[in-house]
Amino acid sequence: MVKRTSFEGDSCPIARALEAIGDWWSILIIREALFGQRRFGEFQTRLGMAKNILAVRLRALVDHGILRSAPASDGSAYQEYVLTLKGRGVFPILVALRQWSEEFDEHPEEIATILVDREKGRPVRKLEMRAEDGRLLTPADTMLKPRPAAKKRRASA
Amino acid sequence: MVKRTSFEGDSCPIARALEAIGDWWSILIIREALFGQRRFGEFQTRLGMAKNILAVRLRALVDHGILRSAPASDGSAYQEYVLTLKGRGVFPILVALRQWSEEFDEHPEEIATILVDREKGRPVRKLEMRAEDGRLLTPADTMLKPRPAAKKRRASA
DNA sequence: CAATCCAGTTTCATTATGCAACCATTGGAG
DNA sequence: CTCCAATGGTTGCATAATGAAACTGGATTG
Repeated sequence: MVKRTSFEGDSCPIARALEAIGDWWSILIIREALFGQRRFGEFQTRLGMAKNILAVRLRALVDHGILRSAPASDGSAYQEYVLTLKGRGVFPILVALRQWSEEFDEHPEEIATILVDREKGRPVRKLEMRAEDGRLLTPADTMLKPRPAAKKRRASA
Repeated sequence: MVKRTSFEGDSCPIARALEAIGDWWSILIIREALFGQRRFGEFQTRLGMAKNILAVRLRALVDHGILRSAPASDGSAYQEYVLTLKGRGVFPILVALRQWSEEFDEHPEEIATILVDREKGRPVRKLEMRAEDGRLLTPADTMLKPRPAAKKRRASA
């Protein structure tokens, strides 16, 4: 087959994430949803995307458990799309993308918004990666290990 | 035109990041590069992707300043592709994607690797978002603010 | 200097994307 | 209740992107 390659069975968690949200529009749809949009028309006008594509994407996101389609909320008999826990879990990915642009974009002056701490109104710090014991880690301080086979009924001793 | 829509002029930093690395393969190429791969053939066999599209992606990544093509390193007259600072800056995005899969994937047992602290061999903590003063922030603790106009020659007073 | 490897490019078939037109319900106005 | 607009899609068609495989041309090996 010549279908676009899928990473569904891939053992790499990054590839698996991309399988679900790695296309052009999904992340932006999730961004809008995190901003409170829930209706088909809201997504469509705010993102300026074709309605057929939006329909396909929304279905895929629902299938992946990222959105859930719920029956109305403002009384009307229409549907709406709300984020699941899994969908809200995308937030750190959005922050990482945002911070990457803020740090490396060639024209940062074109970036319209900054993410701030609501309480103080001050910019948030860069995402931090820490060890179990709280040590701040750089990429070089990390490595990949094969996942332990796990899933024993009881402790092995 | 009916070209795939571009987010190049978009003011959203997330859209701008997607413009550079938002396609199916780029992130995986960067993942391999972070793992030390540098040669065309290495990327091609490790990712199992078609050579023509690898060629296109590598060019795009170079154009975006994420990879740089450098002349050899092992003596041979071939080229190689090495990450720039901007490219290495993608690391947190990969961690965020990985952690999202680890937390929400339907079949986490299929994930082959875990990211550990090299020193202790223990899993790294979830990425943390903190305020300037160090307070740990949840998504609800944050908001977007318009970017201040910035770029004054001197302090405004 | 022939055989092979490396790093692509070309060709062609298939798929995805995007625009525009169309259609079925829903919601309101009268 | 009737008509009309808005909502939330679907369908058709043209164009662009993707992928497999064959091809190319310089490097390297023997």
